Amino acid sequence: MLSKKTQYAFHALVHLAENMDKGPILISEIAQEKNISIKFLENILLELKNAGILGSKKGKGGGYYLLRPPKEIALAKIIRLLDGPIALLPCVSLNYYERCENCRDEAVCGLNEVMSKVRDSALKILENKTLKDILTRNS
Amino acid sequence: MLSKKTQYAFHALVHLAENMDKGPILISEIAQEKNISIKFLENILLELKNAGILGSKKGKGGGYYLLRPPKEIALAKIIRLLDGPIALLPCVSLNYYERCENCRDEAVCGLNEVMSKVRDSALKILENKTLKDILTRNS
DNA sequence: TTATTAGTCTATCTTTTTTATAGGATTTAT
DNA sequence: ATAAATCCTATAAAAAAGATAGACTAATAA
Repeated sequence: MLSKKTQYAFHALVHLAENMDKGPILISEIAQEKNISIKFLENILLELKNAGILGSKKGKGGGYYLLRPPKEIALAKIIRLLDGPIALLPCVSLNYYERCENCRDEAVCGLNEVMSKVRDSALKILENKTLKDILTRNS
Repeated sequence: MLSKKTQYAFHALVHLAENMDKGPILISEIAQEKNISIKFLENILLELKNAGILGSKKGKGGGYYLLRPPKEIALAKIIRLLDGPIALLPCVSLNYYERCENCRDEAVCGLNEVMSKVRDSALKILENKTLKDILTRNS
């Protein structure tokens, strides 16, 4: 399951996308709108900023905003950033690969094969669906 | 990612499947063979037994054994038993459904829609692939 | 230039989950 | 009887997730 962190990130990004025309949006506004602890959300938005997904402005009139159009922000990117691997096993992760301990030979490991397929089928969706696809109203 | 518990369960089940002809197999044998803490494995095998996947026999000559042929044990069943939901969000889980808190209307929720697709694509594989598919040698 | 506003950064705390261990109870074969 | 094995429950230890705190920096406006 996705962590709260990732779920909150999606909600926040949706709010930012739906209010792109209004300039920088306050953390506090998003927190209130989406029922998220403001301090927790602060950390999440910072991470998104440091990853180059959001921009920010300090001081009065400041806040957060999307750096790219929603249709260019793939869901997979957000999940990987905040939750880590999408794959079900470390040995089939593309971005967070780790060797299996209890596995003699990955090339012949049946689990490895099946889980690679699961990963691919998930990525096919998550790499192609974007923020735009999860908005309620169109923008 | 799948928990160690589930990963160990797969390894143990594979060992049991590959040694079906040898009668009940000792926990200690599996633990040694697969490098799993024996006490931890004990709990896992017990859960598998209580779920009707394994049978057991106590006392001398005892141990664990599969109750059904490997091809009848779907990977999804093992994952759900030991790890819980396969879905990425509670609101799209078939077996562990929970309503989203921060969600106004599931029917129009874009995330819900995408994550349902991810779930379906994963289940299509995990419900159909079985223990037989992850064995190294044929049996 | 000062006060205010709002994000930045890092540390810490709390809670939950995961992983692992302990040890007595029970069953079975010999 | 006794030895061998699983059964069962409790608990401990470690890691991860979730949440909070507070001092710091930058931007704006008066």
